[in-house]
Amino acid sequence: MIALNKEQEAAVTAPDGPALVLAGAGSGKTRVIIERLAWLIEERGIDPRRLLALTFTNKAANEMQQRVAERLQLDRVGLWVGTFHSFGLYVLRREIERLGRPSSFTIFDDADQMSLMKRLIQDLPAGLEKVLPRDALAFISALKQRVEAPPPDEQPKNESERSLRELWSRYHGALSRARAVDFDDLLVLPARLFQESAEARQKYQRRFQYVLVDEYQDTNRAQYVLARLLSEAHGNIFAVGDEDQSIYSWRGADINNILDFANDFAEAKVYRLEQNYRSTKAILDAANALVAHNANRLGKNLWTAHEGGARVRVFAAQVADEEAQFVVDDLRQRGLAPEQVAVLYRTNGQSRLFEEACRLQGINYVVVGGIKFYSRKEVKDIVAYLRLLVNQDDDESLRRVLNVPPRGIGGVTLQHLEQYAALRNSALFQVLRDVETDETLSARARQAALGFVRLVDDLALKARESKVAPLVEALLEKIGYREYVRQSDEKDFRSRLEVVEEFLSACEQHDARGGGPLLQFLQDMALISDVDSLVAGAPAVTLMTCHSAKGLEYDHVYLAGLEEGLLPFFSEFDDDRDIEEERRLCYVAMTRARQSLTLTAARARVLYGRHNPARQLSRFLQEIGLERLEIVGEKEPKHRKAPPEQAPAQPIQALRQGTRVRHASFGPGSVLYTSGSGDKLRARIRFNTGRTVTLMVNQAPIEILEGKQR
DNA sequence: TTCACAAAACTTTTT
DNA sequence: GTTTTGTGAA
Repeated sequence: MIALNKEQEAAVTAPDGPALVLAGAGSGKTRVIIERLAWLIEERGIDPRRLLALTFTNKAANEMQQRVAERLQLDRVGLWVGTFHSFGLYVLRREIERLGRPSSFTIFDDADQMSLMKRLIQDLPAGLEKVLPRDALAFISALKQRVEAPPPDEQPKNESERSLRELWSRYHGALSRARAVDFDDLLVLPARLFQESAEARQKYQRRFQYVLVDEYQDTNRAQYVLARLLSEAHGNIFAVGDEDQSIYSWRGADINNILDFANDFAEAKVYRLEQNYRSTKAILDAANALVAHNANRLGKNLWTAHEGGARVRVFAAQVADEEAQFVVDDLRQRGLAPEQVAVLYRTNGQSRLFEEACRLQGINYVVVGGIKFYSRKEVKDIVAYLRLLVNQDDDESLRRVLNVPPRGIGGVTLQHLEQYAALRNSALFQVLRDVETDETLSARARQAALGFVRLVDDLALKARESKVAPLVEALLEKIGYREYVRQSDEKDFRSRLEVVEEFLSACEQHDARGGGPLLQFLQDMALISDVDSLVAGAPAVTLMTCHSAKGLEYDHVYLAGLEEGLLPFFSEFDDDRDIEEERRLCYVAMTRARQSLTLTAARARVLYGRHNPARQLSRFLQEIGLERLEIVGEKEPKHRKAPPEQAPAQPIQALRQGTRVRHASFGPGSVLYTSGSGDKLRARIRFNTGRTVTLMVNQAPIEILEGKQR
């Protein structure tokens, strides 16, 4: 085992009080946390149960727990390692009644939130604008992650804000009636609890005398408040992170948490880990050169003792299929072991072409993420039944399964029931119970409803004494679920049945582990994600998004889709994409590579069913610097420059990124990017007024301002 | 009520 | 390109 370097050693043995470890990519960050925990236990004699380590993924948490145990040569260490969300759940399970909420509750995932929100928007009284469900949820989530609520006294600025405010209160009303919390609540409610109840706060402050936070650059306000309050009494907060790897601002992560740490926690010690143990110099130089273009960073000088290494390669394909083919051909030609190869891309949709290419060439592959196991229809159906068993106020789940498999309770009957529920302000299931006496419903519907109530009651009874797996088996049996799956999808039913069996085996594992009653099974399951189940070392190429790749490393990395619009990502719908975050994301992806890194792009690809010719190579290639890149393949990438011999037929087509233009009514502006060609050439232009508009170049009244290119 | 089909809408990253 | 929503017939 290699000894710790000086900086690592200093961080590991940092004295009590706040400490920030700025850990560059591949600088042994996880190792420092492990050693710190071991050091506290062994050298400082701290009871492991007084230590709390918070991570962002279950995978990171499990790995940490395991490595600490190995390091101390113990089976069980007894320290608390988990994600922020699982910690929040742990606290809420014990303390939620202090907030005046019922002790058993359901966790709504994003699909639940979405269907609830859609319905709330439909039910909005006339006169209130029908906003998009996605926007409404984003509004609510953004506020909650900052531990805020809409200011009560302020008048809404416009129509849609009136709707959003109304939806805020209806949404929370619905959650509370359903005895449910959402993901954000798992952070916000504990934060509020610690703010409001000194007793609760002190209890956890005493329990956890040392708080360690991994990936600190990705904390949002709520997570910051939690960490802050927990460490307030003793000041022992040990935060590890890298501002250059902050890639979750869209989820509320606030890079300022790490940028301001030293001011924020008085007398904080700051340690910098700048030696990279992962990548070759060639790879590191390229990544450093890229991220150096960011202004919003603390800055660091990442270096490596691995001199040399092959230059980073670039391949620009004519079309996206060719890009995928190149990658798979190339990794085969080089004779790379599949398990040491990762193909990274910006969007999940890009995986398809690589999957096809792998299948064609007979290369094993695993796709991480994408359509998640837990969001498969079959799993969601079964889970909805189970949730209904423990919480009959959960209308979302009831709605999902009321007529699955079809039992004769269709839309008309459901509407009828909903009216009653609204009238009595009670849960749907209660209405269903009283259906016997409801003369206005058809006999058939009444019979069906009665049967459903009986089914749920029977199973709920069984749920109390039975373990999870036999309960699920009984459920499947009673509702004839396997038969339903078999009949509903002729060509795909085998894989769907496999999903059902896989879910059953997950239940069995829970039981075997002594995982506790149904309620706990459901709550734990709500926090599991798919990267967690990624098995390292399987003989297969790994395909995943750049986001999923964070924290992982591979000998050989292919980073695909280095095109304007894809990496950096932007679309015609959003103007203000944070280019620095895109750059950080590209940096994260590049620094996953140990020995070789290959960047690829396509000059044409089909996006959302639309053919997309003449795509431009990513500006990031130029920022890395062409001298650090080796261009492979015969087609030489020309960066955002029209070939001189191909003089544009119409001068207007000389438009390209950065071109200054003047619009008859919008005034001066500059081109962000173009798409399409010929008559259909479109340009996204940001005008000096701040407005950003997409225009048909040949129709819009614009002129090029000569000699003013940026 | 259910099923089949056509039209329309929607496209990032995820605990 | 996929998924959701709407329509009409049985």
